[in-house]
Amino acid sequence: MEPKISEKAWNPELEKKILQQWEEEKIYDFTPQDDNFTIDTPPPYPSGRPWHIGAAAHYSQIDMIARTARMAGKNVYFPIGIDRNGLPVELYTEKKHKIRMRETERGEFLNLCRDALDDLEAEMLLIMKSLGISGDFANYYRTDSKEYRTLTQSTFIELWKKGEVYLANRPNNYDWVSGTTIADAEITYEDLSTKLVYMKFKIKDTDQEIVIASTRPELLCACRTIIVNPEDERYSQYIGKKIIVPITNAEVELRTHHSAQQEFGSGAVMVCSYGDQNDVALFRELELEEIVAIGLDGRMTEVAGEYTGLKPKQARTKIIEDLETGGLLDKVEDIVHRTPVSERSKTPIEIIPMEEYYLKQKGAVEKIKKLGQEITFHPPMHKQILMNWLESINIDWPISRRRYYGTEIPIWYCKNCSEPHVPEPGKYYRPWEEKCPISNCPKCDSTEFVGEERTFDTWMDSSVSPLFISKFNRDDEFFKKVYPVSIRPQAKDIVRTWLYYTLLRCEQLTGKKPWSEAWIMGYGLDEKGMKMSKSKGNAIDPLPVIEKLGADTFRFWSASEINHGYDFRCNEQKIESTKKFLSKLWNVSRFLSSFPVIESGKLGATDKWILAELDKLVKECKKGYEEYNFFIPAIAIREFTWNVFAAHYIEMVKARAYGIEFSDEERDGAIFTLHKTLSTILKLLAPITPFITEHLWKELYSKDSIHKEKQVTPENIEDQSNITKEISEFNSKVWNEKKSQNLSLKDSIKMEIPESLLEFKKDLKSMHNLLD
RNA sequence: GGGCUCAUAGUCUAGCUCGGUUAUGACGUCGCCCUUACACGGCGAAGAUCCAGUGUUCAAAUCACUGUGGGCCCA
Repeated sequence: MEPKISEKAWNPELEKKILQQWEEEKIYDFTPQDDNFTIDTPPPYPSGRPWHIGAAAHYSQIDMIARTARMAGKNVYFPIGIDRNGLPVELYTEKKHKIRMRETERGEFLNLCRDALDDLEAEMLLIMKSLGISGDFANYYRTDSKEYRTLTQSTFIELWKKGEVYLANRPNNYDWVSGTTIADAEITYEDLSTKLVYMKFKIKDTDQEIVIASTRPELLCACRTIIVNPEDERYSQYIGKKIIVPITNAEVELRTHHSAQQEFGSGAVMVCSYGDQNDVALFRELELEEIVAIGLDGRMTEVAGEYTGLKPKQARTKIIEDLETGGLLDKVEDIVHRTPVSERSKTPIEIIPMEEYYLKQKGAVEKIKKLGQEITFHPPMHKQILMNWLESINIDWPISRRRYYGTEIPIWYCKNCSEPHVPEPGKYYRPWEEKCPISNCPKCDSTEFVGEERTFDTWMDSSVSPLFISKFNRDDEFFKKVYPVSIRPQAKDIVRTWLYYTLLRCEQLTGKKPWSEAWIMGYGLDEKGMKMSKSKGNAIDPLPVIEKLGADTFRFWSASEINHGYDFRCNEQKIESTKKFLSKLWNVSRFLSSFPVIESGKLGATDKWILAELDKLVKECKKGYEEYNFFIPAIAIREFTWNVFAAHYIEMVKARAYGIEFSDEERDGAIFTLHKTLSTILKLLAPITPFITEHLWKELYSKDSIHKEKQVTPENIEDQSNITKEISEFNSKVWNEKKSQNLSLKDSIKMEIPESLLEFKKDLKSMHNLLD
């Protein structure tokens, strides 16, 4: 009998044809019904090649969620978005065109960014499609579109009107060379040599003194407290005492804090506003009032007394001299210090307070905790990340950024009285280039306005994704059907940002939770277990891998290697070896394609046994799919298909299926069971490897797509796994015996069949050519 | 400094919730074999003091405590 499938292996080239078919047949189209399964898909940021292999794995798995839900009979809405706001594209554009953002006309710069994004986006969509993502590509959205930015601005305006937004000063990173604030993401650390200055501080009303070491003596005038480690016995007698700061003669209190390291310097630390990020944290935690020692011009302010107007470095030199003259200097050491520097100018950053907009969040913490409790996390352990974060929130959310490529903050200020004016929601505003929508200031009647130039933190945009996809404020009927959406899949490292901010914003705007389930994935690590990143240079580009091996191989690797929720290592060789399983599946199918598909047959003991094992597999897969943990079905299916079905069952019934020395009825029992088992395997595997299962399904079982099928449900057949063990032990015994006698596998041999396997005697005899 | 998390053969991984098996499977390695689905295959072999220590127990990879090392997040 010639097999219907003739090729000896799965050819990944077929994936392209299948993709085309799916597109033509529109099998993943969505029409809203009363009950929908909506995925709050993370919009990827098109950051250019190489794309992150961990991200490719992540999106493959999100697609498995969609396919699992579809096969469970749900009406799946799987929107696709592209995140296009923020810093990366600005840096990319500056590099690409060798320009500086602030030295380029804003409109022109934005156009360059947009063009860059368009190119990167096209490539990204192509990769996503070729991965087999069954999303709604025809209606993909962009976070920098007019509609999206209108939503971001409208939600801001609503919150502004509710009094949830305010202006405040907070410390910011400042780069003197490029003259701008910079984001934490733009800071790198370099080991720079500097002087560690040991200064003498007097204890008030005594003649005792303590020595304090600092690399920033010029900030003495901004010193607010001295800290020592609570376990440091050298200072225990001084706790709570007043200390006189040298030069300024200000009085500060000595207190304990665990962040003071006994081994560094003298063990006592002066806390100034702001030497480094640690100072910022301490000021916040100890609720100290800041002293601004360095101004926006990069020079010492008037609080520095005689050092006013000097640059910090000059002030440092002079102050060391003065300390020495005054006998207040103990010693100076040359040290190497890990210093935060601007990624681009390579100069040390300063931390200075600047005025920014804040969104209130401290008061919402309890409500968000409650919402968090109502949401099911997959895996449950990652709920803790959110809860820990909520515990540690102690400031409101700074939402303004001094950047260009983002959603503009919709505010105009009266030129005369500075009163801010926020326009009506529902439109997209660009205050930096547009006229104020009102003609007269309601407060002072002036007719001149200045537009706000700042943009929002990009999380202001991303945090309303569930509202955008459910057409909040755009289509009430649609919104009612779709919101709250069903599931938020996302990576572990942005629970504190994306997940939390979404909860906060959606609660503030709708009073409801945005989704009922959150699905959290770990990150992709390199072969040595380090997080992959472009800057480390250890990122693997998924595209060549997918092109070479096919999306299904990649997807099966992702499912079988990534235990859900845990970090995973990426190894090209491992991905490649996954292909073997698809080959196995292909060849099993090829073998079965020589037999007709029949509806029934007389089942023998062997057939009943494999169907019991198959039912066990269905149960196991169901368990995994219900948790959206694809590791469970992937491992179970591979194990069953390869080591039970192919290795033992097929070998046992081969002769029977060919009808050699068996009745037609017995033969049909085998053929029926073979097909029933394979078709079940294909359906179970369809969410994980949609291409090969689609191809084999159509070759063997149906003209219609496997992705329109309902998932198989367990029949609760009694477990027979003890028999599996005995069969495989017996088969091994025969194979070993033949080997030791130097016999070929087809040679006959005399072996005793154990009593427990007598039911299988006829099949075993024909399999091994056993003599009576 | 705080938090989360992990630790099982050269590599990856199951088992740990609820203690008792010869510690699972895969990749890789080695040996034999073209047996009419598959050499991208089959069969077999070697390879692990289950991170360390202490405790509980008749019995610990599994439970408890302490420590060490890695990773990530936050500061």
